[in-house]
Amino acid sequence: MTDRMESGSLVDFVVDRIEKAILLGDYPAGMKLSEQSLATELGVSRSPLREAFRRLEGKKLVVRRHNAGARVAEHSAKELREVLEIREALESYAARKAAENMSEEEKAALLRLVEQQREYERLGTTVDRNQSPEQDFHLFVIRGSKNDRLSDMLYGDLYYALRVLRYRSSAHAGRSRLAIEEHAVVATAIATGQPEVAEQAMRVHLRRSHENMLNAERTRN
Amino acid sequence: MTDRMESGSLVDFVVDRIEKAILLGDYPAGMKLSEQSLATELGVSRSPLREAFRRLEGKKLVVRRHNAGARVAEHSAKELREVLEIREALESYAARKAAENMSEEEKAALLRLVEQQREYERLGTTVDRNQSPEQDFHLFVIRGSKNDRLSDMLYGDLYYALRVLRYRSSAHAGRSRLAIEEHAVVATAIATGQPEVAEQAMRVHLRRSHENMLNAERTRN
DNA sequence: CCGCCCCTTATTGCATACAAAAATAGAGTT
DNA sequence: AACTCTATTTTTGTATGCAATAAGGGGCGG
Repeated sequence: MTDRMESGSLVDFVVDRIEKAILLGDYPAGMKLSEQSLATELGVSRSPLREAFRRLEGKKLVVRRHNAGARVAEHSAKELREVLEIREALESYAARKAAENMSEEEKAALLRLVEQQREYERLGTTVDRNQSPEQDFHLFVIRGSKNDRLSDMLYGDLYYALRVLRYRSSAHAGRSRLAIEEHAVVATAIATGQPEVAEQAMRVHLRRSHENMLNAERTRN
Repeated sequence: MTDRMESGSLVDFVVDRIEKAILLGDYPAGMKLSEQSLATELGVSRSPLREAFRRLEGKKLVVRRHNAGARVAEHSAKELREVLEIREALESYAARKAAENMSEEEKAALLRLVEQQREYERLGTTVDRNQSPEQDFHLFVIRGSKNDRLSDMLYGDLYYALRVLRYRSSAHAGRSRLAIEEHAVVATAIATGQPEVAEQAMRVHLRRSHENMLNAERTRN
């Protein structure tokens, strides 16, 4: 179907492919992933496919049982809560570090970003969920921590975990404006070099956001 | 040599084996891991070995380059700093959660654990590094957070990262007694149900401990 | 009609085989 | 002696093959 990315290995191709399929919901939670059928479907042999499974296992996107094959991982409400707690801990810490480590240029850019968000909100501009200003803000703060491993964790594993848990970033009406003002508080604390305040503000923001997500999850089920 | 664990798969066996070898320093950082020679050495074929590499890659114990094989991961001082920061964020958060979620029995057990540590310290008992009371304390607090995913992260990935970075837990003379008193503060805060205090106390403890480790690393090089 | 056991089939786990890429070594030239 | 280009060899990446384990289905008995 799609050409397997030229430079990379087949394993990379397969991982990417299955990852997307799971996140998009094409492979629903609990679905059996047969090696043979998936291999023929993707046009590869079972060898790279099995190696891909191992990596996806590490990302907790698939679960394997000995002699019983691989399945798309299922996630309980408990797991969602746990992942959100971890995000709260890591990302509020990232805000602290951002306040310590961001350059003056970055601080200015962060303030501009928040201002831009306010603008969008005022104009009622709708942007697509995947590259929303909400995402931009959080990504920017995380990068500002200058901790690459932390960034990897937040935008690697946890990002996927939240996506697979059907995370919808601040999709709730009325939450948007409030969220932006919470961002403003965080940004100001970072820009004025107050790590402690920045951490607290981010934690408040995340806790509210996460509470919303958990409520949404509860009412949906 | 050693019999491959009966119940598990060969991949599990190989992962376990290589993991240990790396952590023990038998496979030094940067060492080339040839598939053929390792396979014959471990008495398996290349298939399970390659799958094992993928998992070890996820644990950041080995690095692979396309068409250039696998090597034991090398870790810079920067990475050590980053990992310790992450640990600070997660484990102080764990202390907060432990204060919220531990049962009365667990709280009592935690206080007893600290008391026991004090006893050992007073008697000058030397215990082996791998199952030290220091480890016990941290493990107990982490488990007390009642967040399995958090426990997995701290005692999965980060644990290995620190081990491979030649972490020696509070091996410094004089640090031991101080560390125990810091533990006592954390334990008291948890036992009396003060999440905020517990988090702060754990953060202080970890920051001091990590500073020691970073200094040790600096002077060693 | 339902449950259980055995047999067939399908699938997984591991080993081997083959092709392509990279490392290595050597001869020739400067 | 160093440098480079090439030929050989080694190593990685992928495909296929085989054995063992688990899933599925049909017949038998209750």
